[in-house]
Amino acid sequence: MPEERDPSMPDRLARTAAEVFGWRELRSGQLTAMEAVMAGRDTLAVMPTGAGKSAVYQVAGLLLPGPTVVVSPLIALQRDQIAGLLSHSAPDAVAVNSAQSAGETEAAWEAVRHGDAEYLFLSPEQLTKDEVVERLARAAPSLFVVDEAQCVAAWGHDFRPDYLRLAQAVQRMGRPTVLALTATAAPPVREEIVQRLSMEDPELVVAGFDRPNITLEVRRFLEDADKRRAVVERAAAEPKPGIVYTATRKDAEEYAAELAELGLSAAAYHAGLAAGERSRVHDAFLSGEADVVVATSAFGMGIDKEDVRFVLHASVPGSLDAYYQEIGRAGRDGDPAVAVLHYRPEDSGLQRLFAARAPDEETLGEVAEQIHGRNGAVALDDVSERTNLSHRRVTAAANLLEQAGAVRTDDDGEVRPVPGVMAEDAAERAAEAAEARRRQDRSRLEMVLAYAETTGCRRRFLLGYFGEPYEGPCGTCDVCCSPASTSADGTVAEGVGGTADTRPEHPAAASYPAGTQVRHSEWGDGTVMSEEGDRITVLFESMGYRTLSLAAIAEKGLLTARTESAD
DNA sequence: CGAACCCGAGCTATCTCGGGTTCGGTGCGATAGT
Repeated sequence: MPEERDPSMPDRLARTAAEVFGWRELRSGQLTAMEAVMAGRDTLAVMPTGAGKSAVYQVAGLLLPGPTVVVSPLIALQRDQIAGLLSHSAPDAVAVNSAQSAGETEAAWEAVRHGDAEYLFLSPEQLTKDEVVERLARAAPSLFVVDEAQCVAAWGHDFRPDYLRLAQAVQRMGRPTVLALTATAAPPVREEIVQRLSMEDPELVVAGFDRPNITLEVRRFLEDADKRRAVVERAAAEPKPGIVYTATRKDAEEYAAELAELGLSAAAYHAGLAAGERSRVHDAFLSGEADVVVATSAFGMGIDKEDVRFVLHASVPGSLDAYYQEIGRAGRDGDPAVAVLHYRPEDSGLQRLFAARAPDEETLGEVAEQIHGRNGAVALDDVSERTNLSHRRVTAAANLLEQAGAVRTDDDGEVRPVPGVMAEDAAERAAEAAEARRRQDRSRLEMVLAYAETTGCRRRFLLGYFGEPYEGPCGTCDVCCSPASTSADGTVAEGVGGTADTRPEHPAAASYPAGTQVRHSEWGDGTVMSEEGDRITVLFESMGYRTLSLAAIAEKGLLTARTESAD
């Protein structure tokens, strides 16, 4: 339903921001998102950390009538947010999670019920409990916020499948306005967030992605030993503080030990450490006591530190989404910082393995049988009990079955078979959906390798991946700065200069600028993400990212341009 | 997918190689035992 925008709204928002939170100015992205939310419009805001994403729901939530529900992935993050709110004269903020006592939780619900608490923080897992959803429905929230919304796409499929069931919970609590917030999301991730949260005609607010003060560099290695030495030397040489990301816990420990041996204040961080040790390292990094933290992907969310001078990757990450998120922790103060990816093709094997994780057909079959073998609806926890499969595996399987159109969730949160679909067909279709997901994950990994091997400006490549056209050269990546790209001495083996100078004439190239909607004879519809030399990279809806040679396209007539449909 | 580890074979080993096996990342919440 179309809504009228209140012309006095910007003033009201600005006044509240100033009076309650002490913010003298709102940025345009913040204001746009707030206004949309105030007008009852679902909103996806993609804004870099530090741009004040939280302010969007803090201010708007205050002016809207009911309480504001915030889904946050980490209990530690919930605590940080609550502490931040308490430091202002804003109304109370409370949390519901497993880390607090039953008494505290009960007090939190009471505060919500009496209107004493404006903000309620919880994890997506909480929303699988009927009691929680029912209490929320009674509280009639006006705004449902998904913070760190990239988790929906990154974690929802296997690791934390309850992230894919938020839409049902929203529906059951009376369908408040949905606001999704993230710092990093490429166009397909945005699309998935919107779809998975069942956001209706969402307002999309995207702030600029470029972080020009971060120098981009990739170093390529054949031997593992050479790569390890380079990582250690670099971490030792760069100004501190910094973060080194590794692919495994063992590597994190080993690198940290090596750096400590060199006399640096270095510590390892990963999910295998005791909670006390984790928070000790976390605090030491924030306080400046630790120079270098060597970590797995566990380290990052909630690290609010301005002066990080380098982020090194000792191995390739699984996607550029993850990579940009991780290097984005450098240089938030605007001063120069570096991001160096240490790349060895073999290292991608581990990420390829992670990308293959999905419920197997046996699990899918078992869960499908349980759901389809019942006349009515069944709760997922019952399925879990009957099959002896974990909550997580059952939920992941149910999500795939639902995605395949074989199962649906009804108003009380239970799942039931879609009439006319046999259990066997359901499992098969779900397995196909899982396979499509696998292809997509692998294609995302391919994009990381393409970034590592690009002969063009790295910033242009990265920003292109996030749907932001950038002409370049940036002058602050290793490609733009390498001697080969600036001096034509004739000895360039594979440099940019060579590619640019000898690029054959491809009249077709002009017809595929980034953003062009195309159709492939075999792979269906897609969007051109970037063009580089004699190749273009296309994001296909069914296949993920694919790089095509312009020569082959022209020769075989593989692609046709299509005009974007009405919506 | 690739690295690390174990184990047995091998012109007898305090060594070397190949084959087989195992392991690898993110957090919530509930539970068992103090």
